[in-house]
Amino acid sequence: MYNKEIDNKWQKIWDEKKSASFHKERIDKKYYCLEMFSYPSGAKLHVGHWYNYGPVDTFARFKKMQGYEVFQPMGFDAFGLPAENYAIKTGIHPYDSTMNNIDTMEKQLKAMGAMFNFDAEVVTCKEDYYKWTQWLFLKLLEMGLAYRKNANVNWCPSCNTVLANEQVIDGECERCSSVVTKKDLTQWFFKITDYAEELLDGLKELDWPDKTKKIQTNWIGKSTGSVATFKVEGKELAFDVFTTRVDTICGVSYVVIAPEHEMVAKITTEEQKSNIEEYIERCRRITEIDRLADDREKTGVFTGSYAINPVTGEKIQIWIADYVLATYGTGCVMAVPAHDERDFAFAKKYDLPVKQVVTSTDGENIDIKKEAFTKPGILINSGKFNGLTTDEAKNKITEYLKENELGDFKITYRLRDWLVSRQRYWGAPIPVVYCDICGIVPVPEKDLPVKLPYDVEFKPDGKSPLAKSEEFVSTTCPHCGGKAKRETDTLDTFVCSSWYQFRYPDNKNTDKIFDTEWIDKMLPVDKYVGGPEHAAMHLLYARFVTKALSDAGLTKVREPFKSLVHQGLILGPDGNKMSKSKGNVISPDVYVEKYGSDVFRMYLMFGFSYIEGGPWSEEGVTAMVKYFGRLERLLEKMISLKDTKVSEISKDESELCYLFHNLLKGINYDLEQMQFNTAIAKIMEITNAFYKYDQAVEDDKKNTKLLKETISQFIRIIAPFAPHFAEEMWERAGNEFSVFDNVYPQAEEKWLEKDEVEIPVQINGNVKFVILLNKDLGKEQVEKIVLADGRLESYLNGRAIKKIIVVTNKIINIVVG
RNA sequence: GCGGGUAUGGCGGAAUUGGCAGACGCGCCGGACUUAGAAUCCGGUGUUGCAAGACGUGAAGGUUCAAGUCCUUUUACCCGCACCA
Repeated sequence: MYNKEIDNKWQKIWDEKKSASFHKERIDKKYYCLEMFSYPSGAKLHVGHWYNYGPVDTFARFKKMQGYEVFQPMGFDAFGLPAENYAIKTGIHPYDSTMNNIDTMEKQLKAMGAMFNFDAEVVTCKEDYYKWTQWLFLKLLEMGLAYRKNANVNWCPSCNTVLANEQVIDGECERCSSVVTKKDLTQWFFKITDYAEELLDGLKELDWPDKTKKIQTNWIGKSTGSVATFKVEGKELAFDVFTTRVDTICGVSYVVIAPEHEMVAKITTEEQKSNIEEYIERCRRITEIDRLADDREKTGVFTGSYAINPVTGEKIQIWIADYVLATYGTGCVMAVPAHDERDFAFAKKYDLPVKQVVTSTDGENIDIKKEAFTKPGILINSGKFNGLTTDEAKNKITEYLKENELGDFKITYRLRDWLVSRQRYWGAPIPVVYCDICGIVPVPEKDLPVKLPYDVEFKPDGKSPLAKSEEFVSTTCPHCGGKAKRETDTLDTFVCSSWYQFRYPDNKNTDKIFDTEWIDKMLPVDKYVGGPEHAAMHLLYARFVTKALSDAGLTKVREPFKSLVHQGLILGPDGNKMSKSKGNVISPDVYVEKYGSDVFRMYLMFGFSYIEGGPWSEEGVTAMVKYFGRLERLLEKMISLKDTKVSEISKDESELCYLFHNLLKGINYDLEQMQFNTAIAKIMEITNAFYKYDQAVEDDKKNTKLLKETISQFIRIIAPFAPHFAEEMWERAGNEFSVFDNVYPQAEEKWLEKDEVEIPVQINGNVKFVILLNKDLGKEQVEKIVLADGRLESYLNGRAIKKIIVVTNKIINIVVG
């Protein structure tokens, strides 16, 4: 009887025989199968980890049996806020709690029996890893891809700390639910925007879910348009606006610049000064919550200055308003109320002019007093551009602006540079020092890692915890040898996880971040599997870092993850997301202990569509326990059978062969697609067919040749799904260790297709009966046979046949009147 | 608001290209074995109807010999982005 004991037995043997290790000499057959590494914030592996790792291990074992040299590493994304928050709450040091959790989780991962290569393990909070994370930072700094600037960041006034964007949930702090405000701080950024076009373009060639590509596409947010230069009347000043609708430029009735824009002070007139200053102050105070409110009315203030329309020469008012974002485009927009809804609302409120310059191509009634007309159309009231279509006008007007040095074509991206500074303790220190004489000085490679000190007061009070460690802060300048101070911020944990795929295959390298020649053979990752929540951040960052490393000459790889799959989410039995507060959390350990790891992973694979997930079902688990019993009884029987020699295969047996090989073909296909549920359904069908055949054998006292012969194949088919169980059965059947050193069975051509096929016969689209035909018969012959069939008459009821549709080997449809 | 996804028996879920809807499993019903039960093995099970049949993939239309699958409209839920000029 399969149980936990069998798990233990084989896990020990696999460990001793180093079954999961990678053989470098077989590099030409390498298959890099990667699951997103674990975040050891909770103390234990949860069902979600299992659902990611169990089925993917089945996939990896399948690949191994296909002859690939599989590299399936595992590690821990160990830095990060949750450990620090836990420390703040309990007083247990993040290092201690993290190492503790890793210890527990490693044990659990081993109890899973997955083919993880633990020799290749990486733990991002260990010095031998974050040394290279810091090295990566310095490399980017050297390349000009890391820079420091003042930024307006999220601030939680209650926790007294900066928050990452992802920690701001609907305008509130994820920890204390206080309303988040903004604060100006000098921060380190990575210049991901340099790669915007390539990040967008590279998506095309990737075997990724469309949805994920779409999310990245939206995140990058490419927008094609024009810039136009507006001069400020009476001043030697000018500013650019970005627009995707330059065809409406003759309808500009005012321009708006962002309140934070540096030009605001220069153009504000004396009379307007107090209004403007008051408005800017109000904008600064505004909370994230208010900013996000959908129904928020637009506000703004007139600066007192005027701009000149570069096409019409008209004089128009310059306003500031916070509906214009300083961080997108040029931070200035031209407002065309007649053709833009936001501008329309603003113009209505402040009684600004509305001038229509585009009309519909198909005579639509447009009432420009009631609402904006935002569709493309034909230009009117636009002087020499009248009569052009929107598309034509975009080109003509931009060219006109270009000739007059007042504008150009322009592509803008929504993607912002990646803010990597965190005022946090539990992360990799940013390896730079500040010297009064030399300025920002990178820590030399020989001095890496900049160690994260253990004894630090990490309770949040608005300052970086590291700033409170005098021992850490004060240092000497590597350049001039004088007194200097260390950077006290740490790196965003997404930096740690952006390059780990490169470190796994060369995790013990002490000289280099990784060996270029070797890495170029191991990468890219052939199959990457993890949750869809990483669709934008992690996956985009990892792609960016890969491109940067490539440009640094460290690898030829430009896309780290060739093929990507997101597993679904396992919900609680009540259909809700599992959470402690709902009391619907399922602990894998209990089930693994009771039924064995294979039962548990088989349940996870069979009960859901892999990419969908779904609610946990207790009955589903017991059903799988039952199936294992049924399977084991069958296999024991098959193993115990005596081979009786019979020369010919009977009809029953050939039927079984057709079924078996067709199912086998399907299993191979399903596994390749990670459709574990249907693959297991087919294994169950094989099981059922063998039971039935065995029964027939008992009844007729026929030979049992087929069952005896098939046993080796059958165990191999099951092996990736239930590795411990299969290994045990393989041994019991008298085979040598290990079943995984054997090839995965393939369907034999000769058993896939029969000479005769059962074809359904429809009348007006409804199936009436099934007819047995020789394969590939011509249409005329099929028609003849069908018309001669005695059963047809009774279904026709005297109706006349109008037409007969014959789809060879598929279906026959008789249309009657 | 914009973008994307999902919807199929009592339940989880199948259906690769428009071609027998409901594979496989749970549950339920029945049979065998048993003194009995448990376990096991076998059979049945979309709805409706005695039956022939009719109906049936969130809803309403449409295209087609044929639609879960394609088109139009629409509802509910989920996810992403959110004043992006």
